Amino acid sequence: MSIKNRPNNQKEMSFIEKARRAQIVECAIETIAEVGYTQASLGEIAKRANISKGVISYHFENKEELLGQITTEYYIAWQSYIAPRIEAQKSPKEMLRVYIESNLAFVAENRKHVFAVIELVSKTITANGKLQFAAEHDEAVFVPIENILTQGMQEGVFREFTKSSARVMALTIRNAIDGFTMELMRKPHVDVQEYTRELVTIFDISTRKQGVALEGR
Amino acid sequence: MSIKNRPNNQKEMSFIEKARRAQIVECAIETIAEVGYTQASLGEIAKRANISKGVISYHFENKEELLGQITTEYYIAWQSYIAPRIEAQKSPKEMLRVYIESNLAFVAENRKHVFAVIELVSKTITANGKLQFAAEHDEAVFVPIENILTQGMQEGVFREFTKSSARVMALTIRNAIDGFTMELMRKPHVDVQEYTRELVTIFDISTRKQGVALEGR
Amino acid sequence: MSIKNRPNNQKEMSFIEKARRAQIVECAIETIAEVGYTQASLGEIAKRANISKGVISYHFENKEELLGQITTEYYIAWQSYIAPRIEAQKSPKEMLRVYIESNLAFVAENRKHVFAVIELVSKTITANGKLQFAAEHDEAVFVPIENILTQGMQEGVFREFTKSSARVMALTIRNAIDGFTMELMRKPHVDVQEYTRELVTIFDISTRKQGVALEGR
Amino acid sequence: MSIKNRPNNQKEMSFIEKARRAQIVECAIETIAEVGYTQASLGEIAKRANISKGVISYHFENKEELLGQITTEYYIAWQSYIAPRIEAQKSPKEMLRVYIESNLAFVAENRKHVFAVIELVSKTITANGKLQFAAEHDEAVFVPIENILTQGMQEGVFREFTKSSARVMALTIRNAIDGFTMELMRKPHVDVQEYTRELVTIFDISTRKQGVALEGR
DNA sequence: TATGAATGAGTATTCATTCAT
DNA sequence: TATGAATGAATACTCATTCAT
Repeated sequence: MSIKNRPNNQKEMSFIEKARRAQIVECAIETIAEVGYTQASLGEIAKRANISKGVISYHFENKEELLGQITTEYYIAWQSYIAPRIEAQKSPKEMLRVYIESNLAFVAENRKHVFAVIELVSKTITANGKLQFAAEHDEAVFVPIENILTQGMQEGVFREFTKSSARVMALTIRNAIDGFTMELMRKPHVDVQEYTRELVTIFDISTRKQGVALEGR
Repeated sequence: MSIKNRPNNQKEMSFIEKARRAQIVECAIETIAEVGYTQASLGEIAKRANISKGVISYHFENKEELLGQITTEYYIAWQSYIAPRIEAQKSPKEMLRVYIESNLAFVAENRKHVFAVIELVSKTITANGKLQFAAEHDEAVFVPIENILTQGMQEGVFREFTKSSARVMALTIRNAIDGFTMELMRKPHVDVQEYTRELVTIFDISTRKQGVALEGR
Repeated sequence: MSIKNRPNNQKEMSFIEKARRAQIVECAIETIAEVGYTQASLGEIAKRANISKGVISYHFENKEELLGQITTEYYIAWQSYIAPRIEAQKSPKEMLRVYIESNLAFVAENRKHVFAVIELVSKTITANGKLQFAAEHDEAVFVPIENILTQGMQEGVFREFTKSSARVMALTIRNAIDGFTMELMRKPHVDVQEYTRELVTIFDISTRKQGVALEGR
Repeated sequence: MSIKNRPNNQKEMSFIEKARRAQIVECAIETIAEVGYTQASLGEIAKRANISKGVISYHFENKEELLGQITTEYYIAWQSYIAPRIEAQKSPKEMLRVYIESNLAFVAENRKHVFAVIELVSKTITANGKLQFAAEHDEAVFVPIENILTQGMQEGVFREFTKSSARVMALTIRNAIDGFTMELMRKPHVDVQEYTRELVTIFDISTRKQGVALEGR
């Protein structure tokens, strides 16, 4: 029976099968990261993996499933990396710092994967001809920041945010992080530590309650 | 003789020729904005322009030239819009505010064009198989902000920035602006005025010299 | 503008366009007749037409449209051939004779086309995985015979038919005609005239009102 | 050693081996009957049989052998069913009646198998690119009817048939039977008994010696 | 200038077949 | 015996580009 038709493919998937899929996904990531989404044909991916095109079709229902796997794995890895680090913090201020720090660290440690996902997401936007953002994932990404902002505001350490100004702040933080990825692509040797420090500073300052902030100095 | 083979096509280009190219470029922008880069084939563009595919090939060396034109025109329009508004300001603080305000206004007024360029840039990144950002343009974009930051620092109204921390700040501002475009795509009815106000606040606070800032309040 | 997207392609189709389509359809018919439906790939058809595969895609939306054209043209040609010949007859007996005669003549004169359609219809049966006969066409084919039978019965020259026995007779006549096509494929030099005479005899006898029939002898 | 390479595989075939092949053939029949020849890939057949694709390749030289088995088994089953029933009759008239009756009964009782064979035959016609009917089988099919007709003619109960008019009659009877199968596919609930009665009537009338026939009434 | 027509390389996908385990 | 894995040829279709008119 073909893998594709298995009812419960998650559980029935053999070790070898998982490994093969993982290898192909890995190769797809590298291919996209190196030649871009548009050039990343199944043929190109297969060539780089030193396998025949058919192998990919054997292990994945279609191209969409393969690419979907990249995104899914990314979000899982990202969440597993970020969440515990934030939860280990006590104050919102620290949480925000760690959010930024761990995101940049994650990006720096998974450059290719992150870049591949950025490519994928940017193409998915208009996949079927109509603007259709990967809304679930996308919006899920903002939740942790918005939570941190809300909490910090309630505890009185952050300045006041309305619902929509909180969203702008959340978006701006996310954009800063995603933008860092692009900068990393342009300049692979950028000083990650310093970039991190600067971002932390920027958003520490701009979220801080003004009076309190001064006292802290 | 085809236009393509003319030695000096820039200068010899007739009025009609220019108009035709402009029309095609306009159509290409709309097509990309509506159906996305991947679906924006020459055939699709031609269909929307009610012309034959051959016409595009006649007026443009190849697809790359057509798409390049979109980007080029965009930067020119952007610069013509932004530059005078900034230059009309006296203080760096005002310049930064106006930079953000005029950028968001420009984006809001030229949604399709801006979105098309974003689509293009994201695809151009790996056009030839190697990462190749539209470096000239891209870097040029940061110059005005970096100039503002430097000036503000020298005048003592902004906090201290090293060369690299100034770049991080410049990037973060740009990313916030580009991110606004994406938000505008996701939620076309977002309150532009409010978003603008929030961004101005965020970057006003985070660039401000701490002591001075308080006095200003 | 591509032909495919024209709203009213029937009318706007140029002479050259029509000719090209006709040529391709002709070639497709020959290909199917010679190598069978399964082997009749677009590539094979193109090869026999001495054109590139792309030409077919240019003139036809997809393979389905091309093959559909074969069937459609066939039914039109068939009807144009059969109908006037039947209508020229006065008695149902003559109409039945002419129906058989003209069908066999039509088949003999359009062997390839008829065989191609038989191939196509037999494949269409299970096109989407479920039994789905080309019902409209198929059922339409029985109508003229059923009409003749009914008329002959009402005039008292044919024996009595219930609704379902009339259908069986109609089907049997059609099957005899389609079976002749197969025989023609197996034995291209079969004596058409004789075959026709025999079929006419068989169905003349088997529809005839028994008493009346004898008088006629 | 693979079965395929065994010199005398017919005789050496074990019981288990036979059973396995039978099971696969059975499954192939159902698959073809349900999804049609074109969709009946080895993968599909294997899936329905709950075995791996490789098993089929292990037990059958290639797809052709598997499909050939379907046809062969069909003819054997058909012959075993029809022959004794005809032989049990005394008069040609009865033999003809029983031939039609038993054929329709056989079809009705083995719908899937019969339909699968029809699908196969229609595709096999042009299997290698050239028209190649399953001639042996096919021609063998006409023999019993031709024998009946000859006998009936010699006994003076059937009208006169030349060699070729006998063939037309034989073909027409076969076509009527095969056509019934198609009707059964289109309308599974068709009244088999009634259809049978009608066909018997039609061919009783059309073979009958005219004078004799009347007397019989 | 503009067009319709044609091209051919490239895309994802399917599938019969092979083979090591 | 049976299997999962792999292969590579074949298929329909897309599209940037060329070219004669």
